[in-house]
Amino acid sequence: MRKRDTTAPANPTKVHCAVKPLNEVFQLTVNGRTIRSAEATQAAILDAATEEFSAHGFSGARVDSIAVRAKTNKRMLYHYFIDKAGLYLAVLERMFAEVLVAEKGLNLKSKEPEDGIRQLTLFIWNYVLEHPHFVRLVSTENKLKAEHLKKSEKIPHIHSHFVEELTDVLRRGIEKGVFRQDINPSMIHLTILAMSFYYISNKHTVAVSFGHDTSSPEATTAWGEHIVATILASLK
Amino acid sequence: MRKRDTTAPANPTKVHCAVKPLNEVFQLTVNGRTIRSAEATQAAILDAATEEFSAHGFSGARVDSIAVRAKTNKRMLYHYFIDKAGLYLAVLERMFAEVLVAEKGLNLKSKEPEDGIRQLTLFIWNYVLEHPHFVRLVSTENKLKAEHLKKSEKIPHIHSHFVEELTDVLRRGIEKGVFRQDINPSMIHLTILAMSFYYISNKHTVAVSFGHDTSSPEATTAWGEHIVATILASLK
Amino acid sequence: MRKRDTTAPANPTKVHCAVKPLNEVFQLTVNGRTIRSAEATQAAILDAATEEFSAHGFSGARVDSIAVRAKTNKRMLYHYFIDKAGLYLAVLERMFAEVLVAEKGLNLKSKEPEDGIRQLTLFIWNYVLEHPHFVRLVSTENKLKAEHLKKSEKIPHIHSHFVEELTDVLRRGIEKGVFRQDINPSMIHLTILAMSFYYISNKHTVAVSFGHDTSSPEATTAWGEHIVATILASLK
Amino acid sequence: MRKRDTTAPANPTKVHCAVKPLNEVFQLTVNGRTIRSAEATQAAILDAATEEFSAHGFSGARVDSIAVRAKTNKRMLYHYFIDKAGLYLAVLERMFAEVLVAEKGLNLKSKEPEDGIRQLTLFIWNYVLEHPHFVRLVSTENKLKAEHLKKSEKIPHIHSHFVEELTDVLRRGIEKGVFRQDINPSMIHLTILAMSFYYISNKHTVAVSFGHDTSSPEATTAWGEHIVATILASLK
DNA sequence: CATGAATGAGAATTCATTCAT
DNA sequence: GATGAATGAATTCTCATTCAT
Repeated sequence: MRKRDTTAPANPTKVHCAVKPLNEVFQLTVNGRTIRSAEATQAAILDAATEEFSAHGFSGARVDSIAVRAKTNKRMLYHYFIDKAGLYLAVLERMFAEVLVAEKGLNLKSKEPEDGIRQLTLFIWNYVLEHPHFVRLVSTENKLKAEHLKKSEKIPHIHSHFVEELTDVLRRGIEKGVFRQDINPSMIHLTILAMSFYYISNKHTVAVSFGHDTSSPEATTAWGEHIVATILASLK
Repeated sequence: MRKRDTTAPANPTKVHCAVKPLNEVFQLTVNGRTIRSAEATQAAILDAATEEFSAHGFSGARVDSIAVRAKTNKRMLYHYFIDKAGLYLAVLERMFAEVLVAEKGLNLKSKEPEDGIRQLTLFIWNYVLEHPHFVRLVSTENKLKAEHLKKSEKIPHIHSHFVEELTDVLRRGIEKGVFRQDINPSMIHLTILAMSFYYISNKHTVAVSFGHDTSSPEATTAWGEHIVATILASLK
Repeated sequence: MRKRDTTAPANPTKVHCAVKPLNEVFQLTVNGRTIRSAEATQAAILDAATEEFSAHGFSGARVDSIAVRAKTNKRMLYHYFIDKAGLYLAVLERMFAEVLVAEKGLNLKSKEPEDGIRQLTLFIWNYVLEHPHFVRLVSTENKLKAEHLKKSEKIPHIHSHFVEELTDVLRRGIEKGVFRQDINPSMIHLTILAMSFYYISNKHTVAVSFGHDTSSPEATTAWGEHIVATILASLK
Repeated sequence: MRKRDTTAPANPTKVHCAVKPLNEVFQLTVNGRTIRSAEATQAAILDAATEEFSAHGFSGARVDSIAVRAKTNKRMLYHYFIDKAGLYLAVLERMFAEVLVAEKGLNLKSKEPEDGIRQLTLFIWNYVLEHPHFVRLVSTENKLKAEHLKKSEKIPHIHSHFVEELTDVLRRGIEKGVFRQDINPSMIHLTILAMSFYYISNKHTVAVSFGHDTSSPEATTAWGEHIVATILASLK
């Protein structure tokens, strides 16, 4: 159970790395030393850590595995991120920062209310669909009672912008008379998130009850339209 | 760093379960001595394991911790469940079996369509609300790609009964003319699950975006009503 | 490595014995209790222990496994033999006692010297061939520095009878003038044992260097004749 | 009962090996500090493991004990050799490699046939006498049905060279008319091995039947001469 | 006599982390 | 900055043995 791979190498002295590390292939070397910027190394580590934490959770993630994936030395993880928890937090922080950046691509000011809701909903759904790591890491973080998140000083109020945008669109829809009056924007937001996240985070059990592949473009498009329809119906 | 938060619960036998833990039911004592009982021990282990796996996930769960919580010897876990994975699977199987039992308490045959939908929805929401272990373990299992679930021969198609009930109610509503015609029951079911599960499984991050306590009776009742209203609106 | 079999049972409550124990099938029962003589139980345990110790050595042998093989309860082993070491010693003692019994079937008094040597040699070879447990247990005991043997009060000078017989036959051969005069009977005895035991105890590595199956009747008969020829040649 | 005799040797680095332990060769110290060296550590581990497996067999050997003897950390065993079985195999492989190296010191081409047989026989006897680990490990491996050996890709046909040499000497003896014609070289080889191995591997039970110390130089020399005499007599 | 349940003391294996160059 | 070697503290799992009926 604890063992991940048990293939004994023929030559025990070469346990560490059978194939030449990719960074030796692609990176420049001077006097036999690899030239690599600190940023590149850190980014590689974060990418690898995102994969690993997302796939196995915090406890299940292996520091060794991250180092191998990042094609760097394990010592570097500690150099840059102090310990496993520090690395995990860095992954979270980068991820939420990316959400904020993505949000800026969304401008609903000039949209009609119903179209605005549609765009906002599909934006979230598509983001979730394209960033399964995000979904899984948020799920992981919830299992840890969001204690890492709470410790972070960097991670801002991630959804505030969304809620503001949503509140604005809803207000305009109410004024226009196309939405009912007693709408709670937070609940609408949460509904969109729930329908989006659950489909991704529980896709394996969903597949069982759904009975067919839930990852196909047809299925995901249909689910996106279903979310939009459900949200719009609930606003009438 | 490797040491996990080991805040042992004050009363490890108090399992947050709708049904009374089996060990309290079966465990007999005479003159202060515990009567040995395989059933009682197994149930105690399963209760403890449910707690532990639910709280920490598969990798994060500690076999030692489970033994302590179950007030038994670590050796017994292996005696009855072979290994950590076997114990985990047994926990899942018992949990899904309990769902099936609970389902039987739901009879919608004689209900008006709209009321039937309401009852079905609230049933799921309340079950999820009262069985957070269930939510967390399903979440854990999804992270493990549901591979344990797939290996199990026992775990049946857990939601099939729900979907059948739902399908029947929807059909009657369509015939009566109160629901629209092109309804996909699976999607409705999934929507209910998504809204119910997400609120529980992601409650820590939800709390951040929601800005207030999401566990209060007021909050949970409101969310239940919101799910019902959303579902009903989407059926019109 | 430490795991012998890891097939998780479908129903953990029935781990202990899936198939009905043979003693329940063959043994008489009265009022649901198995009637079994103490001797029968002890013999069954000794048989099982002989198998197990012979196959896996002292450390490698499993008390559980012996109980299962003996189709009895593990507690019985301790009842009759105190502990694992006691059981092991009992196995050794019975085995050496059997050798003594077998020896009595050999009467060389009336044989011509050369024929006597032949018979004696083939007797040892055949005994070894038909009692591989004996070979393996002697080998096991040597690995343990024969410390159990030395502790035993029962185990007599096991080969003395053989050596006496051998000495007598050799003396007659020398007197008759068919054997050389400076023969050391112990060395001859040892040579017979060496050639017999090694072929059996090291049969797996022998097979590699020999390049063909060493267990076939042809191969074992040929080896027996080879031992005889070698011994006789060395006596001339 | 489970506690094994843990009489640690006074000087664990003193391996009873013809060649000086590699760690004594490679291990360097500066200012009392040990220079880290993967080679040295691996060699030290292999030396210690050879001792331990040889003394206690596979199951009886203790990984902890090996680490202590090797004056290294238990973790390193797993780092270099993956698991206990891997370490055991590495021990076997190194041991057989050493046999091959030793073989090269034997040149019988220019020897008279009878002298060649004598030298070959004494070579094997002396090697076995000086490498009791080898004998015990081969014995251990046979108890494990040589399954580790079979898995190894490295371990070559260890005796092939011997058999070739032997075949050549025998051929020359036959041509010269000093040996009989119908000789099976493999059987002669096996006879030498049997007489050599058995004396060492079963020395404790041999001592009982022999009645005196079998390890004294006189006794071992006499046995060597006995093997030579027996083999030569069988060739006439 | 017989037996299922229970257990403490290991034993193998794994992990995050630090050392020393 | 970069890296292979090393490590101590768990963590899972096993085993001989005893309890209590």
